[in-house]
Amino acid sequence: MPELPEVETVARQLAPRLVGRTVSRLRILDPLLRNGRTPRLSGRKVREVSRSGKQVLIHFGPGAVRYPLWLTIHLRMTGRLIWRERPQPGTPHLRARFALDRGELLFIDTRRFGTFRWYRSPEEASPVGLDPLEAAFTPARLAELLAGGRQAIKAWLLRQDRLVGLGNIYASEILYSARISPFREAGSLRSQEVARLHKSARRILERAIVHCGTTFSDFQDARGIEGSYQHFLAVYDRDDRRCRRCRRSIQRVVQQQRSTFYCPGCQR
DNA sequence: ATTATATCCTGATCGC
DNA sequence: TGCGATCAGGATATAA
Repeated sequence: MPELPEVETVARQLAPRLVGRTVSRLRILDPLLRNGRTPRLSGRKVREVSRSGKQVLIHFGPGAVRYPLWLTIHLRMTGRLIWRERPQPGTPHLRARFALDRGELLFIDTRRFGTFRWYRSPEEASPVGLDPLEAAFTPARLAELLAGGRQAIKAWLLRQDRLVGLGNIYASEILYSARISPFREAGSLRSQEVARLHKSARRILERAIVHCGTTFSDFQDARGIEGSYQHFLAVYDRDDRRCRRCRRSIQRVVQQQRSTFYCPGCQR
C-alpha cells in the first residue's frame, strides 16, 4: 500500500534515472489505464519526476505536439514503477511500458487498481489536501484543518482532501507515536495533542523515507527492492503483541472497514 | 452536508 | 488435494 513514504522513495529514485531521457514509445497493456485519450509521448523529454500526494508526477516536455504534459501515476494497492537499464522479457502483471532512449520504465500492477491521468498544467494535477512534508504543514495549520471535524481521528487522517499521503499503515503508526486514541473525534484534540500529532507525522514519514518505505506485502521501489520500515512498525499488524511503552497488548479494531492498530494503554 | 457502503481487481490464506 | 469464501486497502461513486 504505497503511501507517502513509498511514493516519495520511488519518485526520488526515478528522477535521476529519467530526467533528460527521451521517450521513444509508451505502450499501455492494460486498457483500464486508458481513461480518456492517451497522448502521444514519442520524442518528449522527461523534465521532472516528483511526488504529488500519493502519486508520482512526471513532467514531459513538448514533442510532436508543442505543449508540455504532466502525468500522474497512482500506485493504489499493488502498483510498482520499476526502472530497468535494459529490457528483460517475461514480467508478470506488466500494465504499461515506457521505452526511453536508454532504459525503460515499467508499470507493474497485480490488482490493476493503479491509474494514469494526463494533464496540460501542473496545477490541474495538484491535490487539494495539504502535504505533511511541506513547510505549510504547521501545528497551527493542522489545528485549523482539524477544527470542527466530527470523524474519528484515524478516519480523518485517511482523508486525502485534508492531508495527503497518509494511508492505513502510517495513520496507525502516527497516532501511536502521538499517543492519541484512534477513536478521538478529530475536532476534539487539544493544542498539545495537535502539536504531538504534527511532530509524529513529520518524524514517522521522514524516518520511513530514510528506510525506503514499508513493504508489507507488495511494495518495491524503483530498483525492485523492498522497503525496510516494516521492521520499525510499532503497532501496524502487531495485534496481540506487547506495546513497547507500556507492555499492554496491541489491539486491532475495524474503523470504516479498515483495520486500526493501537495500544489501549498509552493512546488516550 | 456528512458518513456509510459497494465497487473496482487479484492473489494469498482459511476452513471444510 | 481442492474449492469456495474471505481478506487486504487505495479512492471514488452512490446511497442513506
